[in-house]
Amino acid sequence: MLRVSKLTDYASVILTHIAHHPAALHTASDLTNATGVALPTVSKILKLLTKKNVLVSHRGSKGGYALAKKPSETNVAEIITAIEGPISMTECSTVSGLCEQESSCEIKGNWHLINRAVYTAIEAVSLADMIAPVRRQAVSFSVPEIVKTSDLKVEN
Amino acid sequence: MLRVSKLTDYASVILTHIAHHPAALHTASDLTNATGVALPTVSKILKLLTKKNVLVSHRGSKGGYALAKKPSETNVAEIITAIEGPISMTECSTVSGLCEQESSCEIKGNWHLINRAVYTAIEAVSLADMIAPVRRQAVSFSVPEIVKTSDLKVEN
DNA sequence: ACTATATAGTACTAAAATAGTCCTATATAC
DNA sequence: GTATATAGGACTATTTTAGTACTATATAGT
Repeated sequence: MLRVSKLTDYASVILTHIAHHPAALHTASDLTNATGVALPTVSKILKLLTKKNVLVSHRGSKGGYALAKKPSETNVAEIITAIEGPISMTECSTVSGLCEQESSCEIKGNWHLINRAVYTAIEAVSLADMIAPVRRQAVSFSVPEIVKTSDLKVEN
Repeated sequence: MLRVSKLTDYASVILTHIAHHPAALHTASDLTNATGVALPTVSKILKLLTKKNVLVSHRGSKGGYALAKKPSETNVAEIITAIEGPISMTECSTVSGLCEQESSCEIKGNWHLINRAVYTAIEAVSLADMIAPVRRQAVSFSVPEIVKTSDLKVEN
């Protein structure tokens, strides 16, 4: 089921809330109240996002979290990477030596290109897009050549 | 880590092998020898792929498995779906009622569009592409409008 | 300086998903 | 009829993920 983890889903909910109130500093307990996600879990997510510069933190009394960048400058790939680590479709795409078949694995190179296609797709979606009303319209972008023009379908 | 499961990875190795020898019928034990993946696991994968019409099976003596379609007509999205079920980035994109925040979840719609973008990317990659040498070249295809032209980068 | 408040970091536990195995039934070739 | 091979389902073990707890550190306000 090619999917993101629950934590990443929660992260998107939390970030969406913060993006709607960009002027304020948000404490972990504020965000618990606003989103319904348990406090320790919110706390964990906020720490991960801060470490990867999606959020900035202010310690101490009157402290809290705020967006590090404008919503349009934070993309979904960053958010997923912050919570789940490097994005890749198969293990051997990120780390060598974990796969017994590695030396004879002829498809590794093409999996890597698929990864790039997927990454390109989610990198192009910003937090600002996430809080915008749903609309759609065709645009174009570049993907690796294994995605051939002849195979493509326009769905919109 | 936005990734496919190990079983899907094995499936790609198995299918690649079959695609290289399209004339023959391949038994589960032949494929174990060819790929190094354990027999019960190979067997499980072959059954899943057959059920979803990626492979066709012939029972009995001299039986085995073969591709149901030409390599160019089987895409990666089909393979992943056969092994892991419907592709979606968040739980609530496929099934309603599993998410407590569902009614107040304003981002559901946009996650759904991200799913489409990812699906479009992997649907465009065929099994024939997987066994081809790695090359690259820019092409274009259509994705939902949340992917804005201004955010796009050409990496090739 | 002291105290209340809030984040930082790390280690641990519990729950869920995934991977892998095994057994019985059924179909086919010779 | 028998050997060979897939079909289907149930089960177990492992790994990953989610969630919790605890201690340290920083800041605001008095």
